[in-house]
Amino acid sequence: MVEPTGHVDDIVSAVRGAAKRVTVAKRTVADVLVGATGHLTADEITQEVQKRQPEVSPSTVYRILEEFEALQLVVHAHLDQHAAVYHLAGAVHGHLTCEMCGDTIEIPAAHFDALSKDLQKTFGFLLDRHHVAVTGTCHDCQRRRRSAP
Amino acid sequence: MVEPTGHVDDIVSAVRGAAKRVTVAKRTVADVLVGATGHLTADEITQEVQKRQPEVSPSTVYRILEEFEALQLVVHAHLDQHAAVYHLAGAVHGHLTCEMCGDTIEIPAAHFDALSKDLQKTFGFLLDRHHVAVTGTCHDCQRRRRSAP
DNA sequence: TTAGATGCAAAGACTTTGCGCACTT
DNA sequence: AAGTGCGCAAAGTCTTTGCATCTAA
Repeated sequence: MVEPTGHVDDIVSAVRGAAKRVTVAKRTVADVLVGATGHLTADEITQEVQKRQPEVSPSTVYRILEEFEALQLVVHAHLDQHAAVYHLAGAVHGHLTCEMCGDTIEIPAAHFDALSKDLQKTFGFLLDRHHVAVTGTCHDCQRRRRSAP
Repeated sequence: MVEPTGHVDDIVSAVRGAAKRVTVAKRTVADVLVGATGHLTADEITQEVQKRQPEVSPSTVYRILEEFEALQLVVHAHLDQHAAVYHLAGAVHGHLTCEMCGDTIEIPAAHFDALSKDLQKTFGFLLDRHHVAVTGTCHDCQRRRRSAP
């Protein structure tokens, strides 16, 4: 099952448009991001990239992710874990991480509309809806906690 | 201007209640946290502690913060920066970090009530209101961006 | 051709851990 | 007296950087 390359082409165009060079490493990182269902840590991206292009080094992956972020192609968030996670901009928006099982679910930005409006009104703060990442307890773990205290 | 020690005593009690030992280092960390107006990084806490007790080492501060967290006396959050920040549990709740100037403002938990209810209803997710930390652009930087693009 | 991109290795920032001595209880 | 907690130093993670080489344009 091959991923559609349309999004990869978009990324390539954006890179070219920014007068940056299009390299194999960049193409591969783009491909991994497009193929990913959710968010990935830099390390996960590196491993996936190296399955296809073993010579690509972790530092290159970091540099590419940094470039993609500057071009607003990619967004990253600090979940409650140590490592940051990355995903394509516009793909998904909010992260809910469970403190008990560590699982993260992703939710549409719409859920932050009211909060966003409130923060703007009350504090003049413009919420970056790509970055919202909150922690708590997921449904399953709430049940688990009740049954086994 | 000396800080009231009531909260410090509370912390000391909790430590004792957990059959842990009350040490000078713990007392000093507690004092720093009580005296702090907002959140502090582990490094800031260490520096403040060392002003009063120069022999206390950073690793001890980390160990104490870990213990205080386990006792639910302290809460930490990962802002958009690298280092985690700590503050007393129950003191403050939400963090809004500006991506442009790096400043963080703290807001009452009440602002997350609606979001909290929505997440519970829609995803069965119980928001941990101590951990909410979002990023965006603060009021001043929004104005600055408009005037100097 | 030539400036930007890469690989490698080393450094950096933040945090954790191992060990023997000190201090709380 | 007994054993937790501490300081020190070293190790561990995740990320960034320096430099010589390679390569896309």
